[in-house]
Amino acid sequence: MRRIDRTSKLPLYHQLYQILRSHILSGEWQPGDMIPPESELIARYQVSRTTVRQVLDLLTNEGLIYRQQGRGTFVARPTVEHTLVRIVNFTEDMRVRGCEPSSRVLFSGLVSAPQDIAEKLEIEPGAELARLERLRLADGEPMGVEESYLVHRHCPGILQGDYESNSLRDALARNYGIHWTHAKQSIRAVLATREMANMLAVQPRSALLFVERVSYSQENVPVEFLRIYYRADRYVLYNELQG
Amino acid sequence: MRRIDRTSKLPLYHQLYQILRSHILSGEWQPGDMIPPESELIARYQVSRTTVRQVLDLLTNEGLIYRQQGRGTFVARPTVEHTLVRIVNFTEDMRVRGCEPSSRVLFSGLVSAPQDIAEKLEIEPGAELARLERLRLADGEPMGVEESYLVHRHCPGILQGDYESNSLRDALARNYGIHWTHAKQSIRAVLATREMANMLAVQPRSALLFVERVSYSQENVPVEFLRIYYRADRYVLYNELQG
DNA sequence: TAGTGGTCTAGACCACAAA
DNA sequence: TTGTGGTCTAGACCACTAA
Repeated sequence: MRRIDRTSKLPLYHQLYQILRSHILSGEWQPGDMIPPESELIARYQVSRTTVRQVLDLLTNEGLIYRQQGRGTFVARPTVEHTLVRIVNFTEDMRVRGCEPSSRVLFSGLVSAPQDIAEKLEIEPGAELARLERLRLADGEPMGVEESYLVHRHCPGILQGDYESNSLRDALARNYGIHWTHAKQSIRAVLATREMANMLAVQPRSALLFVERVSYSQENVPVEFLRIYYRADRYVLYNELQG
Repeated sequence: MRRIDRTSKLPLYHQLYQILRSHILSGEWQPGDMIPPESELIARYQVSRTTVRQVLDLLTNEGLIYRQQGRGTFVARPTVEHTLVRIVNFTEDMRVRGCEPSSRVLFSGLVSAPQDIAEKLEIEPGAELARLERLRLADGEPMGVEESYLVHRHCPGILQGDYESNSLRDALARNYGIHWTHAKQSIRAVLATREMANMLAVQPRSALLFVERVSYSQENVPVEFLRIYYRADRYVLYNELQG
């Protein structure tokens, strides 16, 4: 069990946030499980109730837990709405949608950064990028095509891995200590080109949902640029708005 | 200046939230303005710092304010990212995008609820709906077509208004006390039908971004079902994701 | 140096759920 | 009745910004 380091410069609430969050994301605490009540978190980590509640507020806003007055605090079930709040794996996304995900690598190699991508990644044009293109399937049927561009100097040799069965995100975390802190994305409707239609097994000029995303690692460094073309007949985004 | 009612059953933080929020949404406090420091809010409303900060946290999460340590707390400029967080007027949305909005009413009348809409609005099929269809323009060019279905028994006579120049949302608030608390929406890519293409001045089978939304009023009552078809060549959604 | 927000504590009372 | 989360207080010290 990780503990809180009182000599650390990191705020207590931030440390506790990391601890509780990792219990949830690692699956140690399962969806529906009640997490320890505030009183126990106070005793276990020797912090005040205010600090505990600050952390629980953060996790609630993130959608990872929910509270019920009189009953307790519980690990939330992932939902499709999370796709527009947290950075979600294709694998996780499909599971939430009740589909069995799989992947086929279409391209894997080093390329030099074109102007537009260089700008988004805040690097010089021509810099070395690792490009990974994958067909994403759900229940064996094409769901989308995903092109990933990684700033190679941050993760040299990343393309050695097998990304049909493994997660790029896990590899970045394990081997390079790269963790996404946040990402910016855009969402558009586009028409399928002939090639795209072929890959996705739809008619040319079908409607596709097109997502572009720049993901940032620890120190606000853009590391990945992602383009995903989703079959519009299979993929819908959901979210909730505030009043 | 609105004050806090200590005899009210509403929590203090909730009352203060409404007060500060209305100062911002009404435009009384302009984007970039510094809002009163915590110390002054404490003195003015006679609440503790914890309560004040709870409110400022809410407004920060909502994206309405931002804080800078040592400097103060400021009203945030609306951004395009807000479209996927708060319920945003077409007018407000276009202004943020640097466009001049206008509207043309295409249809206005009472209809009986078809099965699918009745389900979303949690009413019986055949119930009376006010249907308002508007062409939305930006800088004089078509941007989208918006179909609004309101449960008529909650806002009888709503269609008397002039919704080329006025906001439906304002009319609902002013005349029926209906305020949106939250909404659920879905986002798809679709192809333009011939009629839709005509209205939007694009080619048939162009790509459109299609948003469906159910908006809920005070007591979690669904009141409006909305369908918006946006020209994909003009309309893009943006948002930020957490790590 | 003064004023701002950031973090943290200890303690109180209330509302709700379940036994 | 007990245990849970919801609301609220008063007060402390720190970190950052600007004058």
